[in-house]
Amino acid sequence: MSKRTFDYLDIQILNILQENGRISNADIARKVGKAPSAVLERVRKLERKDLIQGYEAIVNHKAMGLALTAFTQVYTDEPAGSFNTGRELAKIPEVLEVHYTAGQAPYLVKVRAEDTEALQKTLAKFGAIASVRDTNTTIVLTTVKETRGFPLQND
Amino acid sequence: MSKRTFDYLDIQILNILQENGRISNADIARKVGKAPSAVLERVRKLERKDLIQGYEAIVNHKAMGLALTAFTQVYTDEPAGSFNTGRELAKIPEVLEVHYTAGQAPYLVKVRAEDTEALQKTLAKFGAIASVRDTNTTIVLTTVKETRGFPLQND
DNA sequence: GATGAAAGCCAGCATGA
DNA sequence: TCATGCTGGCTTTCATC
Repeated sequence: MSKRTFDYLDIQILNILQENGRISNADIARKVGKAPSAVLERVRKLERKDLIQGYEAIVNHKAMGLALTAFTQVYTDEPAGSFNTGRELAKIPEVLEVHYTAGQAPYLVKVRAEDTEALQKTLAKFGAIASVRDTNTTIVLTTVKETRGFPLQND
Repeated sequence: MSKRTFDYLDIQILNILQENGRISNADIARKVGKAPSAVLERVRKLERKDLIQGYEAIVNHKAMGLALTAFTQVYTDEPAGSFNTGRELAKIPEVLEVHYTAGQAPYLVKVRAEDTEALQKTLAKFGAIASVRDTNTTIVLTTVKETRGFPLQND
């Protein structure tokens, strides 16, 4: 199974949009050497097939007063295979990521807050979830790299 | 110190662009009830002040064959305060994030790979960095939430 | 800072290959 | 799946407030 549903042109377009999500369709067309209408059709198809899940501005969180990043391991009383705790954690806006892992702690959570005081309040929200047994937080001192993108290749 | 360099209108614009990075300037103007030219000036200024650091398409990495996410703790022989190891780690394309932390392991690294075999190759690259003493990897089974954005408020 | 007018440019669609 | 041509709407600049 699993026939490739995308070709080299798609990968080119994805890489361009991954680097600059606000580039005009006409500019993409110039870069890949195709007519704008053809490129637009590709982009729409990539969106429809959910290969492109959206576009977002990268906001400088430090400048916005969100200086603190932390990773919290969350231990639960939940039976394996249930993600209820994860869904509850995901509802908290300061929680950027929730991963269910194969490690010691079932959940690894990425949190962003104003300062340690705000972080404390967020961790209190974790504790308010009934199935949460314990948490273990690692504070980030410096972030060296933080991307979402990955230079895609044609295999 | 620290006079606010942005107002409520800026926060509105940032939230809109954080949610939909490809919305047209005219649509932002309609949403905030201002003239397009005024909004464009704001956006340009936010970009110049580096409050907006860029725009990116959110690519479905699973559909692109990058099914595996992992978090690796990296132990080093490096003196505290030096980020050379972090910079080396950041150069590896499969490494999405590098955080220097206050935890037991100096670095926490987020990795994305095709499969366990590809992950192994990436971890081998970590080992090739002279100052890396040891690594400890946690495999992600399911990602419940993965955002970058944060609903900004007017304090 | 914000506005409105004006020029050029782009998105989006229809059509044809 | 791509290219061409078209139209309405958009982006962007600038004089003005």
